[in-house]
Amino acid sequence: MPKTLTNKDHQFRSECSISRTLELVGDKWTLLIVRDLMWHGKHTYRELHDSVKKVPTNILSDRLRRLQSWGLVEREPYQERPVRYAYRLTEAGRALEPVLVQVMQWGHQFLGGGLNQPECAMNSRLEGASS
Amino acid sequence: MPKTLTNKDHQFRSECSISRTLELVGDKWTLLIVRDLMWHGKHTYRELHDSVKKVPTNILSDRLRRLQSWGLVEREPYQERPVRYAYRLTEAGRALEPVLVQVMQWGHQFLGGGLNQPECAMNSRLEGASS
DNA sequence: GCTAGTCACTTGCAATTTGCAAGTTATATG
DNA sequence: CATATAACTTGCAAATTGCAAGTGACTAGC
Repeated sequence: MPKTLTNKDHQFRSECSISRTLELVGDKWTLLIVRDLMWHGKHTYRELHDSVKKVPTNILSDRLRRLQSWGLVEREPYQERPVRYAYRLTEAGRALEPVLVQVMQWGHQFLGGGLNQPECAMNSRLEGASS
Repeated sequence: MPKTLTNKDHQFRSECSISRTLELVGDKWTLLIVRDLMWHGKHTYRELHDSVKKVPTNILSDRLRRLQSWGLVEREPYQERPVRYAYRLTEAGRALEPVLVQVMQWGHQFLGGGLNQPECAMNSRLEGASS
């Protein structure tokens, strides 16, 4: 059982789990970054910048920093000169998968969004999951 | 199969279902309002304002208006002088329930948020759903 | 050594959003 | 008429978003 994620700079405004989660991921970009780390095999800043369409560079770097400070993402250097990092999801980050699946399914059903667009190439995983 | 929700004032930035959904609900208050419409039996502006802790009045009215314009919420007058409305979720709004459940479970497991706080009084529903 | 390029950001700034506190409107009540 | 209630709107400061340009640390080629 992982310990509770904390961030000493953050005071939750509520005890409610939904409210707390939204304080971390309740914006328009964070879950898309998690999506591409989880489902698209993107790990470097550049890969993420290319795959999360239109994400501004200051937003991407800010969100990666926040995800890291919350313990949803960790990074390790994959080269030294200059040092560059590959990002990956922690257990807590990976545990967001059911959230992503439900959000995607709702968006597909009600907003006509893709299930098998290159950005959301999940068909085989979904089919596997449901069978 | 409900038709695709649309909002003529809105241009989605992506085909991706997750991205599209986040354009509607990717903020800190919208899902909390949906929560209280769905799970707490709150219907009027006042009830929602009292139960969604600390929600500013301009935010609450703005979000209700947006939810309505997207077709997730509808309202009907429950009195005439002055006219006042009760809000309720549409089918599309109710279909956000699995999203809320997953968000809440993640927040409970990783952020120590409640599952049976008064704001999130869902134990019996969850148990029913899982049995 | 210089130039050009790449990658990973930071910076400056305008636009937008958030949120606080006060105010307004349409009613009812005494 | 004064007071109260409910449902907002408004003004404004602070924060965030996002665009475009710039910076730093490297490599490659000449």
